[in-house]
Amino acid sequence: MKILLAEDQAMIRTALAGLLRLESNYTVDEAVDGADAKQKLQENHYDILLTDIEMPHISGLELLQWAKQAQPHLLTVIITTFNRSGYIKRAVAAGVNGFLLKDAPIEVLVQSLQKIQTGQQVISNELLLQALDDQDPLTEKERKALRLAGEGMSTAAIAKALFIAEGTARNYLSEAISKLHASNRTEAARIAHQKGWL
Amino acid sequence: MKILLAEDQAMIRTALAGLLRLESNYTVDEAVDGADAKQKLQENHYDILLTDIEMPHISGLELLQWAKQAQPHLLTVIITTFNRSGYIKRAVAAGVNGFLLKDAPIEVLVQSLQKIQTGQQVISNELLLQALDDQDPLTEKERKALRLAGEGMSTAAIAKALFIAEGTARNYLSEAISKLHASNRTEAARIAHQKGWL
DNA sequence: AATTACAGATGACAAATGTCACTGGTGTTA
DNA sequence: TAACACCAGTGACATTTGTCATCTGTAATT
Repeated sequence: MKILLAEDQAMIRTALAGLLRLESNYTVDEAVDGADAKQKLQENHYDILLTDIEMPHISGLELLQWAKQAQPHLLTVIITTFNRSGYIKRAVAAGVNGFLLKDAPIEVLVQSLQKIQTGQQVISNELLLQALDDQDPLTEKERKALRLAGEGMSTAAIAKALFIAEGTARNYLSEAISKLHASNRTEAARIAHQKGWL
Repeated sequence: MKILLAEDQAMIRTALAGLLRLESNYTVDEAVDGADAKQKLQENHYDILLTDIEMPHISGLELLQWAKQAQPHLLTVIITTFNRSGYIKRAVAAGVNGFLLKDAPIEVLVQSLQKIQTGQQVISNELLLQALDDQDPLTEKERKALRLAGEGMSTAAIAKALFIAEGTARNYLSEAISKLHASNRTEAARIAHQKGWL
């Protein structure tokens, strides 16, 4: 059984890989980011892809989406620090087999990998609960405007980028602020990002 | 030789501890956050404290400051994801013996621990370089105002909290924005936080 | 003693931001 | 087919935010 572990922080990657090799009889290869993982997946055969979400070049979610359509039989598991309901929805939509938080001991990871190999889908309960009550209330336009605002762009710049009047851009942001119970555009962007909606 | 490892993310903590036990002959105890670490330090004798920075309850920096004055002979090492120059300055000021990034393989950690035990101070070169040219330009008042602004407080609320006029609060923020080459208070807060100045 | 430098503090003013009422379009429901 | 609930889009208006000139006190430099 061959696992590919994609994680950008070297200390965490080497520690996880080292311990996985000891506590199981998987062969574990390491990828330093999403792009590296993609390349290794194309060059070799793996049974399981174990990936972080926030990585440089290609994010874990993008990697997952690509991998699932390129190699449908590959089992995919996300391990992440971020329990953002938006992430889990996108991952499930892409057909992920497991979604675990780093906030669990390594034994849980090993157990979960075994369950996943029997065909079960293993998703952290905390995450499932969160995903339930947290519905993204933003429209597509509001989301786009908010994303740009979160990057520090001015109303004028946002309006230009989205081909709308300044008033419209301000209105989208106002709606987003209201829907997210924020008190300004930046707080709204922070909340939405934290939920994984941007 | 006894090590106390303080790290809040269970998977990373157990992985690091497990591998440290294997790759060295240290005895490794685990603490789930700063408060837990403080308690364990008071109850047992340790030779080395290995701690993350961003943890709930008590941050690694606070823990470090407390530990260094309570137990001067304790060797202290910070391992963190965040290469923020502000952090390293405070840690060095508190007399830290080592400051390493998680962005390095586990072997480096083990080697560094050995060097530290011989009395050397081991600090990641990248970090030292960064810390040189990045001077915190903010005054105490500006920092306070910016911190509150970063939490989403309005000018009026900030003025009230700091016992100054609204105009003054706005002025501090304006100064901070200018000094940090930001274009609004939130961007300024983000930059300052990212540097470890808040 | 005069000069300089700089943090603290303030209010006037200009610019950016947020809110609101309104129009038009589309799809759903009674 | 009304009535309704939306989302997209707009401009007028009020509020908030950012900038600037200015004054005060203190500490370092000449």
